[in-house]
Amino acid sequence: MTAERKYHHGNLREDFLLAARNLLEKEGLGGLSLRKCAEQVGVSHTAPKNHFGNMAGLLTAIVTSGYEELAQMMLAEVDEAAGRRKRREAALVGYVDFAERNPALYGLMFSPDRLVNDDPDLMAEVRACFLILADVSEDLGWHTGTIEQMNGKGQIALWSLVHGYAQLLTSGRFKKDNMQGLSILDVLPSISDRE
Amino acid sequence: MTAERKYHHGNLREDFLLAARNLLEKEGLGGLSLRKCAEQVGVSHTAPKNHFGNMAGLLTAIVTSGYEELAQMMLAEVDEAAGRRKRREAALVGYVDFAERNPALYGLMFSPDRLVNDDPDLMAEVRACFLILADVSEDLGWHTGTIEQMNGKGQIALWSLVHGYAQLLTSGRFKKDNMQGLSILDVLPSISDRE
DNA sequence: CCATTATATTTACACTGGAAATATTGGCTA
DNA sequence: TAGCCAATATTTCCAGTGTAAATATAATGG
Repeated sequence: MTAERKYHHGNLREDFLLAARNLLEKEGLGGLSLRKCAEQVGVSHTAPKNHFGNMAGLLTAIVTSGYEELAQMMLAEVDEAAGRRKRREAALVGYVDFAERNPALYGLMFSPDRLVNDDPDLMAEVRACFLILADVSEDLGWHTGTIEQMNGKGQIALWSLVHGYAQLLTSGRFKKDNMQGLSILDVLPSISDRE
Repeated sequence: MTAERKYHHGNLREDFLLAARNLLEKEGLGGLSLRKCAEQVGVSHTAPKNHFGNMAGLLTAIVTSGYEELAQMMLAEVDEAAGRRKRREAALVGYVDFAERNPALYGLMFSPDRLVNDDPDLMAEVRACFLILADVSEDLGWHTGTIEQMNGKGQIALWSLVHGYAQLLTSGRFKKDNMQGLSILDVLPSISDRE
């Protein structure tokens, strides 16, 4: 029941993206290559050129889908939480969850070296994530600024805190052994409830 | 007055590290290669094997020197500041300064994919940075925990905030145009002074 | 049905990190 | 001082990488 190999793959872009993401998470960014993905999908190693242009284009597409998924995971948690404040805090749990489930991808999402940073789709998805976080910061009562320009102090502070926490966790700078039972919500009030 | 090319370089490890760091910051992580560094230093491309083992070893050495320098920059700012709280806050300014001056290196410092994470020297330098931040968090009055295990809530929160701010800034997620006149110190109290 | 366009392949190339064998040197010991 | 040994560096070779150019195949729309 193996799919017959036709000259035209038919769904190469999506399949290639999927294979690339799997390989990225399994072998890390260094282990990801166009040729490996191509072989796995059953296609020549230059086939992805039509869909992604080059390696940076592929990585940008992966990352874009990452931001999309990150937004979904934040909103998913929100939908299941009751109460205004609880719901907002839940978004942060979704954020960290995403990073923990996709550590390599999450790192790549903040590696402008490898990406086409002015890609419109990418910029749109980044913005979508920021807007969700802006909502959260507002509901937390943190000082806010101009959302449009992404320069509100409270928003900047919140994204900084959550991103820093997520990356320090997934990059091994925080030892998981010492963090058991601790979540982003535990570290959040430790700032605001200062004495 | 060009240095004569002897069979034994004499100071290869340090010179190679320097060349690698320059290349890293100039062309990004993707543009860094053993061969380019070797040529620049005037040595065969396999010479670094004796000193670093492999690419991961080189990157680890670079990153280790990075953490060392990061600690220095935090302490340098501290020495020039008057007053206990001011001095502590100054460390944070030094932290962000380092990231802004070495964006590619700073990113690499949190990319475990590429590093030998159990390298003793690396672990020691990371720990040194954490201890400085732990001092700051204590002086800020944030809740602290066991420093030894790196699991204090206040310390985790502070490092998360500063790292997140630094990386979002240097990775282009915050637009510098919108951040003029804003510093880590402006975003810090926006959390603690919540209403 | 045909021509255009999108999609995929083949081939070739420059570049990469690493392994293995060899060469040179500096330093230690006898 | 003579000679050996370990450290350091070179040469050669290889598998693997991304990308460009020319070519082949198929799908689509007139």
